[in-house]
Amino acid sequence: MEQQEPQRNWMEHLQANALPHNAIDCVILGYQNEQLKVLLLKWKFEDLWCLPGGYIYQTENFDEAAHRILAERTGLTSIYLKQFYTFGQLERSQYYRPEQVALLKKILAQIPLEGQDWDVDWFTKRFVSTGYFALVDIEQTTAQPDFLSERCAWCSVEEVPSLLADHNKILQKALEQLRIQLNYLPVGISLLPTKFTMKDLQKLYESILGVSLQRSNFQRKILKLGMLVRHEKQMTGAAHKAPYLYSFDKEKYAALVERGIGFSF
Amino acid sequence: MEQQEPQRNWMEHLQANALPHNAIDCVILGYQNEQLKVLLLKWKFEDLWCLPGGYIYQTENFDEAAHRILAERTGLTSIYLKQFYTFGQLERSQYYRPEQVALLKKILAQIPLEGQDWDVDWFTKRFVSTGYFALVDIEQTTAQPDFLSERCAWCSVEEVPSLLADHNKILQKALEQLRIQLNYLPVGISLLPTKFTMKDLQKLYESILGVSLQRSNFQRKILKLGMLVRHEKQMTGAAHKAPYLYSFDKEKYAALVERGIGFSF
DNA sequence: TATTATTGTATTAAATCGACACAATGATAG
DNA sequence: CTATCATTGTGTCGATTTAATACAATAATA
Repeated sequence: MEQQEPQRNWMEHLQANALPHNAIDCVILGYQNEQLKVLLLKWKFEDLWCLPGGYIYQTENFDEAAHRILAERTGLTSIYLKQFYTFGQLERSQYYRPEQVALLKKILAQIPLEGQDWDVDWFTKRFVSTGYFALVDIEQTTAQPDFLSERCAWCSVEEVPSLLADHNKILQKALEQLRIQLNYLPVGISLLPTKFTMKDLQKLYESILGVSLQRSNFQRKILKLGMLVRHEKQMTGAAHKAPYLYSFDKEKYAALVERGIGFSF
Repeated sequence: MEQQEPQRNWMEHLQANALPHNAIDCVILGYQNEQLKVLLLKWKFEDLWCLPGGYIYQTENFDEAAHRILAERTGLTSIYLKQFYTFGQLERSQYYRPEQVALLKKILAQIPLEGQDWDVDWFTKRFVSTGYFALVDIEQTTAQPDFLSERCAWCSVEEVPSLLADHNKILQKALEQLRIQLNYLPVGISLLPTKFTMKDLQKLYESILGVSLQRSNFQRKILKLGMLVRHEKQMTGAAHKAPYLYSFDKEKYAALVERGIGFSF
């Protein structure tokens, strides 16, 4: 996939069609190497990372806008997205302090925009941001940065650097909501590959909940829910017994998530 | 408490100071006669009910705005308020269809505004609404309608009439979030009077969860959490054994809610 | 004093829990 | 080929919890 080019009159288009004062930021979560990871974008020309975000058109629902923004900025489509919180604090605009504005100007000046100039003032107005989180299978997705970004990177949520503006707070709120609503979210089926081991599933729950769980008891409880299908063994090449692979019975899983999975680890 | 009067230049003040396109709606929940109730406002001159709502000033945090709006429109202050969802759908503006606009005009024309005229256009722009829910002790509060409203009423959530715009959807989403996040919310201490019976508490949980629970088991589980203090018996005047009164140990309750009360009814 | 409805607590079998044990396995090293 | 090793699947077992029910203890009324 090619990196996306800015359309002509991008800035004008934004000024004319975006709902003022409102924005969307996305916390894209994936799971890899027993770690919960978040997709970050790096601005061009500066060591500045942020969550993928964007603006809402006046003729667009928020949910649609979230999907479009995600597709435009990272190339990801058809993924599970859910709104989790709206950040309406004044302080969140404080990153537009003089030096921050200068930095923004400096970066934007280096990024060519077809047919017009950047309107820095437009970006430095007060914006209320609605947060969406997404759950994706990292192996099945390839994120591509847009013309504002140098690259995308999956970053362990334990090792996230200092991000633009209040994006660290947004991430933390997303993780909190993920924990609280865990039993009502399709985390397993969304974050894991189609086939996975019991250990994968356990480590996933452990990273989300931030606790360690008893192996044999976890297996007993999970299997009792009757939402897993057992497949062939996975020969890993490691010097020990090979684990079985499992997949989700989609209908049973969906029914459980709908009612809230009755875990009590 | 007197019904509040509109300040001079109310409309101008709004036009000049409100963040455009953004609004807040509040779902105020209380508990009375074994029923979960919501506080509704009735517009003057028409049989039109709605949730208390309002606009956010450009210099104001969303949380502050929610408290102010609630105080202005119902007189309620110092209550537990929590954001639960932002409604950004285009369809929510569909209630500004021609006949709805006419109705709005008709109502507003009958409500005197000091020093200026109503700007109906201002109200019919696209608005994104952020929902807050509140949990209050009905007995300890007296809601007073503002100058736009004829009266406030506590209405059982089972018997809510058709409300303005998408307010029924907002209410339903609030109730859903209340259920999902139940273990992380101070529902007991916020909705019940200081002293209450075990039956009160059980019926409260039953109305929120929409299920009926086993009496003796409920009592056992709740007491085991160690967050209740037992007081004297309550002589109700009824022809049967009098129940004990209980209150919450605030600190233990807060600690449990913080971590998520481990119920599994 | 008997009746009545509700409440506090006990009982009991079944289910579940946490913690641990242990054999089975798949590679590797000797 | 055998020993070793780390990990996995499953079993065990006492303690705890659960659901369902039973029943005595009220507080008013008849």
